[in-house]
Amino acid sequence: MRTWTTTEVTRITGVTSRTLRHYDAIGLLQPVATGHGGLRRYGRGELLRLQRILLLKRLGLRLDVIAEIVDGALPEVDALKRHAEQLDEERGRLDRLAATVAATIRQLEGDQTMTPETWFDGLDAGRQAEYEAEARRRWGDAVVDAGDAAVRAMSPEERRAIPDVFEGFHRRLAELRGSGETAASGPVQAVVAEHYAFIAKVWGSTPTAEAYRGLGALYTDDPAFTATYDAVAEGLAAFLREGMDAYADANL
Amino acid sequence: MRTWTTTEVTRITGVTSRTLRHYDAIGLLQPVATGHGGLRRYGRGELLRLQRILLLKRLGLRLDVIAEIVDGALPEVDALKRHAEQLDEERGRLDRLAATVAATIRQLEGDQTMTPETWFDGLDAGRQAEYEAEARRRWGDAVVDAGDAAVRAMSPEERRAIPDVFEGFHRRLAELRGSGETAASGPVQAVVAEHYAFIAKVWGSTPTAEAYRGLGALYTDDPAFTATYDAVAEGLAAFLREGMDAYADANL
DNA sequence: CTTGCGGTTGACGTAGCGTCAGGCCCTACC
DNA sequence: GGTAGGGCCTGACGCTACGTCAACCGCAAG
Repeated sequence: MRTWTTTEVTRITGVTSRTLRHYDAIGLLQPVATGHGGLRRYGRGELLRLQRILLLKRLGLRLDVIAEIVDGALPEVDALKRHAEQLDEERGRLDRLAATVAATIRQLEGDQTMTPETWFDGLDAGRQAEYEAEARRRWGDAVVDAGDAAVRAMSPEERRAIPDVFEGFHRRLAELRGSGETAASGPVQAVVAEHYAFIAKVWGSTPTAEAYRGLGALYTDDPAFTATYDAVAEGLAAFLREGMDAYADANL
Repeated sequence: MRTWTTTEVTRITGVTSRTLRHYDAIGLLQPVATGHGGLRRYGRGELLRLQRILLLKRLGLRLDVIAEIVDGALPEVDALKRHAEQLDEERGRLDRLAATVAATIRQLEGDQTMTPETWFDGLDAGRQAEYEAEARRRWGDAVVDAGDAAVRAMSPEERRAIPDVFEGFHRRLAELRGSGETAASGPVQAVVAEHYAFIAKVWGSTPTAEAYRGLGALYTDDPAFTATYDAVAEGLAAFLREGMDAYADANL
């Protein structure tokens, strides 16, 4: 029976000799014999096995899975079906990723009317895009779209001032907390009332008690927000949430 | 200024301490100071930098690119646009892959009417699915669809016999070649004539000289085919092609 | 005898950490 | 004063599928 050397196999199949030696090392494809000086020689069966291996590799399967298949330990159809599922998952992931990246680019390019960036003020642009989906889950499309429209209706100057307004809230709340005020105290509740009014403005509608509480919960529950607030002042997220809860209890 | 320990940062941001040490090691995020016993301490600026890093990481950027961005060496928008392109490429790749895998599964499950598997007899099922696109490029949709219809119109027994017919051609050609016949010699041309007729049958139409020559060229030019034929007999692909060219010259 | 080709066996590098193993420092408890 | 425990540290290996040297060997041609 005719055999082929490494170089011949590389010319025939297009794989490198390094790959052949790798497959030998991991036991995926062993030469039919190794002669004088360790030279590998492959037979017809090995060529055919290599064909199958390369086919499955081009389908994106991992080498250990391929080994199971060509050794007959795993039915090919089953493996491919599982692989197809994984591919679908990966496609979905990439789709979502691409959408988020596109939204981030739009925001960075200053198209401020595209998404209601004020919803998650305190987070940088890209993060806001990411959280728009979260917002739609939490409060529904109608609320988010209304907020979008409301911000869009503002003048450019008003829009640009939004982050500063939030920053003002945060600063004042941090000061009050530093001077010993509780979240339910009068001065703090006054700031929270302003906060509520401003949220209503950028949302385009007055949040229900539940929605407002949900926003507060987001501040403390999501590490991204907590971190942002904690960078301003330690424990500010929890403090603000407490104030929002108290405000909702008393006024909504 | 307040600083945070490793554990605090992990609680705030959700990253593991191992990740923080890794970022330190590669210079992506260094602690503001390392005190008694090498303990890392992070300041407000580091927290904010980490926020940006994590955001960009969730967008799928690589750490070295992220480093360039947060260090100001690379404009964020530019990097994201390039990243978006890469994502698109990757999505296209995955889409094609998923389609090929799906086609392979269909063939393995015995739905032989789905694709004209005889077009690339000698290649295994998955490979045929892969080459259908190549066939449509080479010969056009009409030809491929006609072949599909022709095979579909055969009886199941006829269909199952197709690979054996090709195998017979290959065996006889290898024998003739082994006994010294040239590709243009009478006995070889007789087999090629049968080959042509059989191709015409599975194609559903008589191939033009150009199409038949193209098929022969595919046998020798594509390493996948060459390998398959060479596994039957060395140089068989070139021999068959030569015979097909001679046949086209003389008869088409 | 030298050169060159074709092949060999290590061994490191890749991305981004997870996961031990082993050790140090500080605090609380007995 | 000894010890247990918690929190943190520094290596170092593992994962995927090879690419890419480096060093070496056998055989044939010049």
